[in-house]
Amino acid sequence: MATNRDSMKTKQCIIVTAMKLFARDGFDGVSVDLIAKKADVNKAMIYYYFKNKAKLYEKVIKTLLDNIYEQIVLDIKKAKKPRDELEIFIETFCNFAWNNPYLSSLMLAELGSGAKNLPDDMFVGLKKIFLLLSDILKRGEEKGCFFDVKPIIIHFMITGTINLFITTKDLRNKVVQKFDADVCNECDEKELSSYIYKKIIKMLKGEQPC
Amino acid sequence: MATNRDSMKTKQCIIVTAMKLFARDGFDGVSVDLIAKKADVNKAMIYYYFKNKAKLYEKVIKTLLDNIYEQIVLDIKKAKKPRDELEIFIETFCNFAWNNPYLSSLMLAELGSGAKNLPDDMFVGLKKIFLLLSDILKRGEEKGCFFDVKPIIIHFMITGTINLFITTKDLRNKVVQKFDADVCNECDEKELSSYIYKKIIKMLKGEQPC
DNA sequence: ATTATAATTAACTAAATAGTTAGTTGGAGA
DNA sequence: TCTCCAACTAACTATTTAGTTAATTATAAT
Repeated sequence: MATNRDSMKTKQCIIVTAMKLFARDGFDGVSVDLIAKKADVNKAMIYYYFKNKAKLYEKVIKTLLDNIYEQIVLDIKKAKKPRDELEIFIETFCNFAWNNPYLSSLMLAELGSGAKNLPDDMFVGLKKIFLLLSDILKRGEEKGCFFDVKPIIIHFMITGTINLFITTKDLRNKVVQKFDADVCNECDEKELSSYIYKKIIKMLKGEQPC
Repeated sequence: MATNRDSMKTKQCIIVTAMKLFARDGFDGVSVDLIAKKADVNKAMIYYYFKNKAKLYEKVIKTLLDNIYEQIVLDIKKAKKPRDELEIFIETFCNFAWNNPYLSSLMLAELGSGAKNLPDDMFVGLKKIFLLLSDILKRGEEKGCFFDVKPIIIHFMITGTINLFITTKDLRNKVVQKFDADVCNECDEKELSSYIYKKIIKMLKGEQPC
């Protein structure tokens, strides 16, 4: 029941509001006062539920990473061959990031700063997603259907490209208005993911099909 | 002559110090007091030379982007075919970013936040670098040696991957220590750029050689 | 109805912040 | 040697910041 005293609701509201603001302005660019104001919550509640600003930030990142990880794991079960797993990895990552654009900003901010805001044991979320892809690639290479794989570079090629494409939406609009460069402005998430998949497959093509 | 009163030296020192700090902690993560302290300069000098913090930040970004742009333009003259131009673009970008790691952090921070810290006419630097690559790709496609090119996506694949690889150096070290995942930890900039070049060429391969 | 406690609030602190100002200094040219 | 101005300084202001505290309210169980 949703009375005006609903701890789950309050907590969730803080997380969602903080996610939005952290994504837009970064950890240091947002004040706890602003988060409280936008979430329509007393500032002390943030300290009551999350202890401090850094812990709230961690919770925000962890929530996003856990969600996308679980979604990928769920979807990937449908696949049989490494090639299909790769397709689903790209599709699901792209789809999730497209519909949760805060993820891309936050991932780029974290990776760009060397994840210095994250405590030692928190990069587990990032690592788990990487290991998922790494495993697909490794099995594909063993089967001979992927060739000359450097997993971390392929990982950055896929996720970095998607993240950058999503975060630069407004920027690319500005470019296309002032100059008529082709910055793929009308591309939707389907087009983005299928293009990346097609290109990565071509790039990794080994001697065996799969 | 370098007396203790050398405006050029003071100015340059502020820029270099600010570059380092902004790259590490972002625009909002660094105080003007700290920049002044680390540069061993009176805080008022920063306002004297750069008017305010935002203008100093702009100057830092502009300096880096101008430098890398000029370096690429210079190196690319050696090339005759689009294929060689692409190789040099990747090599020079990678080499510059490797030796000026502040660039990667700052580029990711700016792109990740949609360049909101940059004034309207300042993303010209980013755009110029993109148009350089875009032009190479377009000419290659016209000649039939590149196939099915979406320039902005290829641009993010190349520069995004390089930037992420560079900024995650410490992070990848941490991963490799705790798990024995292959995160290309011993790779140097030559290996990185040649791998990316090789893969991008394979990915774009058209019917004609060039 | 009473109690216990989880949820909530307003008002506070101490430190840090961006930016200012009024005055000082060193040195190049007259 | 004097003058002038760019280069520099110390001390300041007003605001914002993360985080605290002590008191208050709603509600579920006894």
